[in-house]
Amino acid sequence: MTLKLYNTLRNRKEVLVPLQEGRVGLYVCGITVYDICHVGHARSAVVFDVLRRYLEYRGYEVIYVKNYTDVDDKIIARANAEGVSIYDISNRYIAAHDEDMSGLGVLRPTVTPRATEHIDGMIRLIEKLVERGLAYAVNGNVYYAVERFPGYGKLSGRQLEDMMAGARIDVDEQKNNPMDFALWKASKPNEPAWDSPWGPGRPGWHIECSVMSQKYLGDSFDIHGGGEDLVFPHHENEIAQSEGATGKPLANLWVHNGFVKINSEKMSKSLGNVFSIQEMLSRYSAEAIRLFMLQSHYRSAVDFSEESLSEARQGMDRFYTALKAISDLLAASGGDSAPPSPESLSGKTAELFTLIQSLPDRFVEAMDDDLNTARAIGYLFDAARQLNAFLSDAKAARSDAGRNVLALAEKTIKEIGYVLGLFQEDPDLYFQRDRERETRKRGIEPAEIEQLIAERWAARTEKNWQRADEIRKILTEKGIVLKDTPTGTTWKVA
RNA sequence: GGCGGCAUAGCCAAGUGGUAAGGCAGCGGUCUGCAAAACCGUUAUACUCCGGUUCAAAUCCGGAUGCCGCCUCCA
Repeated sequence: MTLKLYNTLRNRKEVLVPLQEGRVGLYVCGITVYDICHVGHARSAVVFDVLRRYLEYRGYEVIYVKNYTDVDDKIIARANAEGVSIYDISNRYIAAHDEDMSGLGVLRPTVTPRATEHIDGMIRLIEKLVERGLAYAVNGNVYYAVERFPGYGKLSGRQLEDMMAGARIDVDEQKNNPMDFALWKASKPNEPAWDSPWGPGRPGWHIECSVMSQKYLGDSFDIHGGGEDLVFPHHENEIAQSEGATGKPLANLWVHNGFVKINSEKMSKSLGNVFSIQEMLSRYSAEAIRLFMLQSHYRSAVDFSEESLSEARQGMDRFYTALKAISDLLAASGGDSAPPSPESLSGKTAELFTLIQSLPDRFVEAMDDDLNTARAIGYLFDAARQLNAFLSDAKAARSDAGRNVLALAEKTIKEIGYVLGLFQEDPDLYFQRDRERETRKRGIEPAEIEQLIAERWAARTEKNWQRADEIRKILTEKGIVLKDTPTGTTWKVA
């Protein structure tokens, strides 16, 4: 079985054939660090985090490069507005970004280079493009001559003529062709500048990625990723720069994730519906957010809303309920579990074993098909249901064979979950945090709840059902759901 | 104006030629003092519409309608 990914370059799914056996080079365009990250950044980060984790799960060594763009108009504007240097701005938002990522359970890429650390490389690459006749300097600026690069438009599937026809382009007398883009910009006053053969200036937006991908992954590498909005012009221009200089294909597979919408609207500053990762994480668990995103295919648009996130929370609740039931049973019944021996199993236990044993294969089958996480999660829900069914038969579940199969199930689900970044928390801790988050969100005072529950428990022991039901009603109205067990009453927010 | 995508039950969402995964919500039941959770059953004669290809289409082709994205900074 082999992993197929949808390749934007050829508009079809293609098999990943690593350039070097056993190793995959992955480059993803990171963020411009001028503001805190929003849920759109989160989606891209989670998608490629899962790709990286899955490749590693399949045994590849992955070199994952994700850059920070730390010099650009918006950063400069912000630095000038605050009267600080661009590094003050970029350092601040890189720190915020890193915190958001770890909050989302996104693993650190192998290399996280910054554009400003690669200015020399950019200058060398630009010189090479000038030498090759693909770029020209005018008044301290250097532009890429797009019509000189035969493949221009191949990624986004456009013709140069079409683009020029309806494009809204600033008239720039300095450019030979309106579609030409800046490789190097002459610095204006109050802008950071680096010395170059064309005078003091700063790099254009696209050149950094060509330089950094080459430096860490070579002239050609396996997968280049980013949000779908980067297809044009950013990735198209990267191809023009890199392939123009090396004459070799930049990346074999171009992978792009779909957009995030908010309440069915495009997320944009003008609509005022930009949700930050920080805000999202204060309202929902990282795993619920990941589950929500991964229940849709990575290339389709995903619609954030209170309702959809809350459904994902219910979904996580379901998984952790099953996981908790397993770990509780294993802990209570004591003793170590051993790997099940299939020939000794029968009936329900054997059926469950077969199902659990096939789970990794089905997971791989789904993931190999262009990272079909939605299908994979479907299999996991299915497994959760079967596990709960099995657990409801206490005798079977507590037998040695049953415990062994349950232990295997727990291990398998966590291993698969790791690839998706799910099920990595202790169930009790998960529910505790969920309760803290939800009570905070709704302004509920936990102590007050606990007191009412204690009062109800007392009423129940006296078989004062009327009072017990009264209290239940009060709590239900507050959105609190009670669960009576032989040892006490637990609660959660609905 | 150019390029591209999507349209599956109340909602979300897989499925890419052989007869509709999964989740949420709902309904009936088991369990429970009552509940909750869990489980069992149930919920699309059917995949926007109209044609076509085929023994067979949600799946392929043509057309229509509707939404959306990109072409300008953007994950």
